[in-house]
This record gives sequence, structure tokens and C-alpha cells, in this order.
Amino acid sequence: MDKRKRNTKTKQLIKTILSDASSALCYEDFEKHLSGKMDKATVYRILQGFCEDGIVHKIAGENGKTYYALCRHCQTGNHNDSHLHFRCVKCQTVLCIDEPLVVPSLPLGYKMIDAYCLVSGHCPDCFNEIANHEQ
Amino acid sequence: MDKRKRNTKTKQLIKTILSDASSALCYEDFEKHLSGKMDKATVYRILQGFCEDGIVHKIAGENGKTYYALCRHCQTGNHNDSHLHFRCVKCQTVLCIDEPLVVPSLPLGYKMIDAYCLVSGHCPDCFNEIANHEQ
DNA sequence: AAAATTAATGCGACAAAGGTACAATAATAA
DNA sequence: TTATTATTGTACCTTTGTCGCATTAATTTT
Repeated sequence: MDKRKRNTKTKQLIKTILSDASSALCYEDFEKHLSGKMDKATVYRILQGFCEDGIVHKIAGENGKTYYALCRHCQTGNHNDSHLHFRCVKCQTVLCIDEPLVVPSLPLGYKMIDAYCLVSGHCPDCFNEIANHEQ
Repeated sequence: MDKRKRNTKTKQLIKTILSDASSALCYEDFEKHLSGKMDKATVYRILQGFCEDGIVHKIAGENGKTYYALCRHCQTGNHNDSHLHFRCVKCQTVLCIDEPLVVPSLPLGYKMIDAYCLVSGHCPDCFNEIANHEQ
């Protein structure tokens, strides 16, 4: 009757990788962690499933890649509310920032469903590296 | 000595398409307007050039496509400042919204270069269509 | 506990977005 | 007008992501 989802080992593995990560991951990152243990299609399918279940955020980077991150601080129900993410232009790391995002009012007639904000810049590590080089 | 850029007919055509458009365009949209008159690689190269010159915004849609829009209201010099874009989940239209975006403060040590915000929802036309259907 | 059911996986093939090398073409400078 | 070189077109390639289908493995049922 109801198509119940199964909690398989592959799903657990993907979830572990996500929760161990301190930043959002793209497929390439998963590939490194998995070293051929899992098929590309499976990884994408699982991640898509997690997104549908509302336990993972999907982040479109300006580099054309899609990043995935565990939804850590979202209260149940407001998963679809505004997200704020940061991407370091040097080390390419993407991470979720738990600050409420203030979305300005839209022109008349526009109805917002979701908002998503990506700030790019330098993360502390890379910024220090650059500062040290310039000395 | 200096590699000066040339103002070719193809560039002019792309610019015309951009300035005639009321919303941001993806490659597919250009293709329709061009109907085989120009090669894919050329279109991408020209758009990339415009982005480097700071006269076009590049917008990463959550659908994996990249959208391009003329930078209309940006003062010279602040082209890289915060952008706010809206994407209709029904008709897929993407457009720039000229509202200042309030970016919340980042955690200590993070240095912002650029911020980019994409609000998704229904545009007025699609919203009305849905409302009329529900009557 | 074994058999039956069906969700999930692996595989291969494929589609779309976008980039690259290089020869041919066309703006610009001389 | 000729020479120079940025730009274009062509063909090919890479990367991201999806799809169908046979096989595998969680569950459920007996």
C-alpha cells in the first residue's frame, strides 16, 4: 500500500559522510570518501531522496556544482525557509550559516516559497594564508 | 600591446537580446532567439566575457542552469555587490529585483566578497493563473 | 525461519551544460 | 590596402546528472 523507505547501509554511509563533514559536499567530495564503493547514480538518488525527506539542503554553487548539507538546525517544518550559505572562493568549501536571512520585500504580486542566499568570500583559514603571504 | 576587445556583430546581437529581455536568460533562451545563427561556444564565450567586463550578472538557478542578465541598475564599481533574483517555480522565469539585500553578519573571520540571493516562488502571472484555477 | 514481495542498487547508456584546441574569418591598426 | 590579431565556427571532450532494467537485499508474510 504505502511505499515505505528502507534504511540501507548505503544510505547510512552517505548520512555518515554528511554528518562528519563540516561543510556542504558536492558529488566529487562523496566520490573521494567512497573510493568506488558506490555507484554515481546511487549517490545522486540517495541525496535526492534526502532532499525530498527534508533532511538535506541542496545548494547550487555559482561554479555549476550542486552541494548537499545535512539540515542541522532547521526546526521540523521550516526546512524550506531561508538558507544562508558561504562559499570560499579559494578553497571552494561551502558551509551553512545559522543566521536568519532577512529577505527584502518583493515587488507587488510576487509570492515567495523559498529563499536561498550564497555569500562568497574568504574563509578564516584562507584569509589568514593570504594575509601571511602579503607580509 | 594591450589586448583590446572588439565590438563585433555577434556581441551586439547578444547584447540586444539581453537588453530586450525582461528577465534573465539561460543558454536555451539565447538559442531560441538566434535560431542557429551562432555557435554554442561563441554564445558562452561572449556571455563569459560580458561577466568579466562587469556588464552582465551570472545567476545559478537551482535547476542547474546558469542565467545571464544585463546589469541595469548597478552603479559602476558596485557590480559585485549583493544581487537579489527571483525565479518563478512555474514558468521558470528568472529576473533581477532592484531591492538592496540585507546580508546578515557572518561568523568571525569570514570575509565577504559577493552575496547572491535567489528567491523562488510564483510570479504575479502564474499566481493569478493558479488562483483562477482554484475558483 | 523460509518464502514472497518490492525498494534499492549497480550497470550501462544517455542527455545537457559548458569548455577547449585549432584553423578560418573579420575587426582594427598600420 | 595590407598586416595584425581578436573572434568565430567546428569538432570533440568533460562533467553533471538522469533513466531503464536486471539483480540484490530489506522487509513482510506465511
